Amino acid sequence: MTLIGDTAIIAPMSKYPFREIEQKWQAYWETHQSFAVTEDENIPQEKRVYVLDMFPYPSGSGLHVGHPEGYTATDIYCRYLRMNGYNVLHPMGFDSFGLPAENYAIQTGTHPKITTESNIANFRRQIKSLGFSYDWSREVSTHTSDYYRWTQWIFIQLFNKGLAYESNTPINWCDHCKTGLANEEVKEGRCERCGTAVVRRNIRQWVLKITEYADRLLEDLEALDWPESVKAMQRNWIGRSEGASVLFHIDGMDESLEVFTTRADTLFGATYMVISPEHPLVEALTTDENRDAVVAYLDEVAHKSDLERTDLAKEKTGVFSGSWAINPVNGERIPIWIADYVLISYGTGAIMAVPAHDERDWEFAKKFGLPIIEVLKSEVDVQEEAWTEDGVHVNSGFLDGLGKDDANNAMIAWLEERGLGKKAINYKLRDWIFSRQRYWGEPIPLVHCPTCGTVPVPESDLPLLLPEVTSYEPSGTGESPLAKIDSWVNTVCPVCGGSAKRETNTMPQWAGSCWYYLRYLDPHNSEEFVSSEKERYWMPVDLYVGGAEHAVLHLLYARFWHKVLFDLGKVSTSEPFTRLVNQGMITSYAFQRKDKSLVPTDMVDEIESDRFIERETGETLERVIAKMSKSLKNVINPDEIITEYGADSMRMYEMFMGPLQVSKPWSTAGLVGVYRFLDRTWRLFTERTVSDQEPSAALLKTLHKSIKKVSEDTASLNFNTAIAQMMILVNDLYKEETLPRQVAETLAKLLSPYVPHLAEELWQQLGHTTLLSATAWPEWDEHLTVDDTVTLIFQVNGKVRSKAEVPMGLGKEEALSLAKADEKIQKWIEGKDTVKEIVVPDKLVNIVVK
RNA sequence: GCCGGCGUGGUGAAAUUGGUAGACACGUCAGACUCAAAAUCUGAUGGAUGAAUAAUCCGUAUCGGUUCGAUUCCGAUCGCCGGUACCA
Repeated sequence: MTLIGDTAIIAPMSKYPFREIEQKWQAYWETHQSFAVTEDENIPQEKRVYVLDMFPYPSGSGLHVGHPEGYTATDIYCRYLRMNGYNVLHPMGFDSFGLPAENYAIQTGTHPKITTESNIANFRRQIKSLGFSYDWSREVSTHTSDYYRWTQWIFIQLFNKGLAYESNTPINWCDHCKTGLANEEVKEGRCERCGTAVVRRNIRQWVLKITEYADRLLEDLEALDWPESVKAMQRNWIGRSEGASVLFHIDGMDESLEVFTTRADTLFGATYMVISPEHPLVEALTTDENRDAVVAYLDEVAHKSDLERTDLAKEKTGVFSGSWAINPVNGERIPIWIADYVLISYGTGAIMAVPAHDERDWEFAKKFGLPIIEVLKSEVDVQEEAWTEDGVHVNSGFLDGLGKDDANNAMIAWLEERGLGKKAINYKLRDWIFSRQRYWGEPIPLVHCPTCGTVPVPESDLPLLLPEVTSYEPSGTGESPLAKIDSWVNTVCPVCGGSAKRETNTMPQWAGSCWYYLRYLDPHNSEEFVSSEKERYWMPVDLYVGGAEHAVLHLLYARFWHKVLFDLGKVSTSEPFTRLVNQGMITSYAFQRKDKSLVPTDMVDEIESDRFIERETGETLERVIAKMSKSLKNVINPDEIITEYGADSMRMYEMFMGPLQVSKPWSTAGLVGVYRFLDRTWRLFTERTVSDQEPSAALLKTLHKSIKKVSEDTASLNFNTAIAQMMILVNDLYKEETLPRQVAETLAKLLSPYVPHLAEELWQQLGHTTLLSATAWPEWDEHLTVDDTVTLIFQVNGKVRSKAEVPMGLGKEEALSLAKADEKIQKWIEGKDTVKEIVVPDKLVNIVVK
């Protein structure tokens, strides 16, 4: 049969009744609440484990194959831990506020709650169909009032601590989503969600002071067992840089400009200054004769999107303000320019320009004819190009002859003595724009009172329910749909009782996911967001598995909230997630024409093995790896896989594909291989006689090696190699006449974290009445994992020339003489001088000759 | 540009205090079973030369280094993936 693009489903000739088996055990686990967990105080601290999956956003398209990858990994790990006597907390829930449901509501008028809850039901069904051992009694959904009541409560704690403030500075606005965005939600100048170029817009926003935690968010990364890439991304995002702030007096005015620089040592080369168009001193610094030009420039800049402003990096623009500053180090008058290559949001929004040693300043100076002074000994002519490498200081007065670090320290000391500057630390991280002008989110529980100012809704009045609206359409004016409901907006001030108005903005989707891992600990508590006993019992999360796309957003926000809660004494650890693992993306095959364009999979024929053509044109196509996408028709639907091959095959295949952490392409042919293995295993148990005989010595060795390998690899999340070992064991068993009970039972145990339905069924068929998943994990006998003989390698000059089967632990002398006695070796060393003889016991003998 | 990661058969991949490269699986080929096919079972399968299960050579992106010995350590280069960027 032709496998079209490798994604066609071939119904297997089934002997193995996975449908019945899987339905049977899922029903059993459900009725018996087999995986519900309690805070048993008799279990010692080190045997309590919290294993967490990133909960999904319940989209309308259902689960994709990426979800079960991480979920299967944690499920295997949890089942393994339980069988090893651990008390395991393993919950699941839904991140259920968010824009897609709301956009759907705008199109169809269906309440987002209805869509969301039906999507959740579908997700829950799909997740359950994979047989994961979640404690479903702890399920949470962030859109329910029982849950968001506490999201609102945490917001009030932040507000009371002075960590939430209103701001009117320009923010990123997505015209398509009709809402403001956090900096973290802007990717390359575009809205992360819909790809629309963001524009700057002045909108009243609620902002959280995450910058107050910048240092701790940075430092505490050190101790975390997280992927280096995620830590690096967070470090970059926080963007701490050490330097100096320097004051420049403005000539003829009682004002000064403060700049941040990491290279105070180049101050002698500062030949002009630049302030951002949004800088507060723009107005004051603009002289009358320059006013028209400045106004025109500000207007030009205001009409550029952020994308244009950064994309047009090549061509610098700017205008002279008419004012001059005094370079503090040499008293020179230097012009102050206004240019949009200086960002208001970084540092002080003003810079000292050192064109000789900075690309951007150099370009600007060249364009506007500003002087360029070399202050670092350069290997190029700084009039021709900027020298950005290091060099000894020149033209720099008291710094001449010094290197970078010495000069920098000397300059900062010099400035500090005169009160003109000081050491300073600056962050790229900006405060978190927290309000959204949309409907489907948590209402921000604040009231604006003309007399008392902004006051929080009393905690006893929480939850502040999301009201019903007649239209979900965002106004686009920076007001959320809530603003249109007078009866909801108009309220009384909880402090003075006078008439007041509610805050109408809602929270971003990230709010609910900032603390969901805490709610799982105590999901039905109506008095507290989590009881401190339960929090102390489980926290911190021992293993957190999810996609790398949350490296900065969710993981930074959650760490921030957690630290605030820690400072308030509400949680006992300063970090929420001890260990983080990112599962790799599951990609798919795609077919590429010579011009690199891609052809949808359903337009491709495989004419012979690994030769693909485009049906319409007959053009030969190259098979490449691409992300799954609807347009390429290469999306794999988990429901179909489960129907055709079963959940156990799906689980095991996803783990067998390769290491958890790397991305790998889906191959239905590979899935069939795993299915065959399970079918073979099934037939092994059902078609052979289970005997009470002792297994043969050889089989016993394979068995104990398998216990060891599967145990170690499961504990270290190397599931692919653990599965390979189980395949070796089953292959060996096929060579035996009967199935020794001892081996059969152990095999079922080894299989059980991976293919829990099949394993449970095999266990029952072996005559057991207790649950396999509650049985103790097998132990191995180290002696039985070691072979009696080893293959000793004989090398001449490092090349393998012969080998021999020898007893384990053979002495060096014997090994050497065996090698020398070997016919092939003799041929290679004959007539040559032996220079050196190396013997590695049980490994090799290497004879070096000349 | 900068930061992080990766590069091994026809394919997914194994192998790390430096010691048999390619476990396991897919695919392919051959055999058994079958009227036949599918399914299943057994065996072979990195490349080249070769009748060969003989032998030799080549082979872990490329080039170089350290070493008796390098997929593994070091240096340079190329390519791919992810992140990020007028960040002063």
